[in-house]
Amino acid sequence: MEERDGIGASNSNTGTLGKAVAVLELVAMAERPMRFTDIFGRAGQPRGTLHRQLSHLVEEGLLELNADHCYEPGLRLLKLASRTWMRSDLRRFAAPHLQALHELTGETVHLGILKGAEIIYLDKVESRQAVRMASQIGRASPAYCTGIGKAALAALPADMLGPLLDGAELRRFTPQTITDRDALEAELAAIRSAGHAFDREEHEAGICCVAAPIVDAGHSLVGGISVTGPAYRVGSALADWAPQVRRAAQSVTDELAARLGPGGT
Amino acid sequence: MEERDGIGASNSNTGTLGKAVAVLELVAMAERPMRFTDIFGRAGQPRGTLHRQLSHLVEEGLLELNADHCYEPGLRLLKLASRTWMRSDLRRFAAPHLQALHELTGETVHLGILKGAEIIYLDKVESRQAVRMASQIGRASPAYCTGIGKAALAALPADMLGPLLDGAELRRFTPQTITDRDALEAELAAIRSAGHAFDREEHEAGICCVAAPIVDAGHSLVGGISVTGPAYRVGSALADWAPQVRRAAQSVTDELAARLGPGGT
DNA sequence: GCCATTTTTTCCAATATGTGGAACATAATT
DNA sequence: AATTATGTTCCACATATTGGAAAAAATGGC
Repeated sequence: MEERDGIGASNSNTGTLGKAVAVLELVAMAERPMRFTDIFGRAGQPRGTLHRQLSHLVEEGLLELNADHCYEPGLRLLKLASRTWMRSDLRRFAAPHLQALHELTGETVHLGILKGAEIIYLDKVESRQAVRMASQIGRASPAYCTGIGKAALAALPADMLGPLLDGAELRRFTPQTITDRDALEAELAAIRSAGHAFDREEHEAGICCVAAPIVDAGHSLVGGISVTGPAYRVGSALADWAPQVRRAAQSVTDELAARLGPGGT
Repeated sequence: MEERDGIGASNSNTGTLGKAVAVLELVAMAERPMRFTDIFGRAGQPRGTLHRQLSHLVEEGLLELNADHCYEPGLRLLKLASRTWMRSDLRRFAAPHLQALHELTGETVHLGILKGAEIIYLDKVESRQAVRMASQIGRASPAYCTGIGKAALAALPADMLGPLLDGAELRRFTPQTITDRDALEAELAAIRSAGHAFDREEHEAGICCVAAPIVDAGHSLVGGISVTGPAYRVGSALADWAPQVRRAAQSVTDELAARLGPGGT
């Protein structure tokens, strides 16, 4: 099969919808607003088709077309995501534990969830009430070079981990990034036996964290909790916090399990 | 034209996509996870069709189908929305002003934007680093009974305001909610001349706010900033803060205008 | 544990819907 | 004013969607 330019390579059979959301993602994930031709260049879709797709996305409020012919993500995405976030069981169960960890450490605490080979951040408790309040929520980072990501990968059964790593490119972000498959497997084994993972400036220079995995029944959902801070400040403390992070993650795991067992929906 | 049950009443000609996102919204906006039959009952779509739509949405990651056959909003929505939020010019320009207002008042500060007859909250600076950190972001509230909403409505030219109010039902939320069209028009006129709006427990009992409008060129984008707090605490202070709120909103308005004029993109 | 019932999923001919090349507008640039 | 770049519309054709009905799972009662 000949592969078209740009997007849509992975979409197998979601038909019209798949193409439309591929366009949506292309626009939403771009760094800057795109004009029609910019999108046309990357979408690998005929003019007429692309134009209609964009029109429909705009009419649905998923995109917006501003005065200078630039397509931008629409507000309806926010509205939809807001409900997703508020209703997440994982987030609700984890929230008090995140808060407790923050009060213990004084550092930033993250809750993330594994989606494919990426970690998507679901919640965050931050020290300074910074302006960029919820900036990380919904953000996606590669799993193999983040604390939560490695903890989650390590918690995955072998038959799910293998294919996932096969498909992932181990790109270098910093000098510390693990870019070798074997080294990563060794690291995951170490994490498995320790019960927690460290990120030693592997994703972002100067930023370290300690993380522990959260697992739902049948590994249908895997994620983790982390405590993050600047290397100079948390360097030695991370190891001390590990047990508490492990305990918090374990509590959430237990609560997720209990939800289906004794109680209701 | 006979109108079908449930969703899709307003979708005129977005074809397949429109129906799919209508289903998506139905599921995402529901209070609790829905099983197939629940959705079937409200979607007004034949079984086979609905099933394929849901399958596609799941395959695209916009919905997720958990172990007990319940459809839930998918993580991809968060990822998409995250970029929407981070890239918003309005949010970026407003952020420092929100922060300043929060430091001045010590109360919660909101940034919202008018979308149809609803206000969608774009940002928030909160006093206590509460657990419900970003809970309001992306949330939608009716315009006619919120401070930002009324400020935004008042800033709208008559030819846009009329149709908008015609389509909106003035539902009562509290004893103070304005449910009469004429009373609302009078209130908007008062807001127009004052330059700021008060919400005196009209949406939520015990909660008051003062708000001022933000307007982009040609009213293509209308929103506002508000300072919110419990009635017993902010009751008398709101009026004092009004000038500062007005000034902040005006600054953002100016910055939005300046963006297109002299400078860059 | 087995049968009756509900709920979910699959199938396929008919057809409405999306496709995409090319012609047509419109705005920007020389 | 002419030219180029950009955005929008059109329509014969093919494909994806439709929706009824029937099969397969799951659920619940006895």
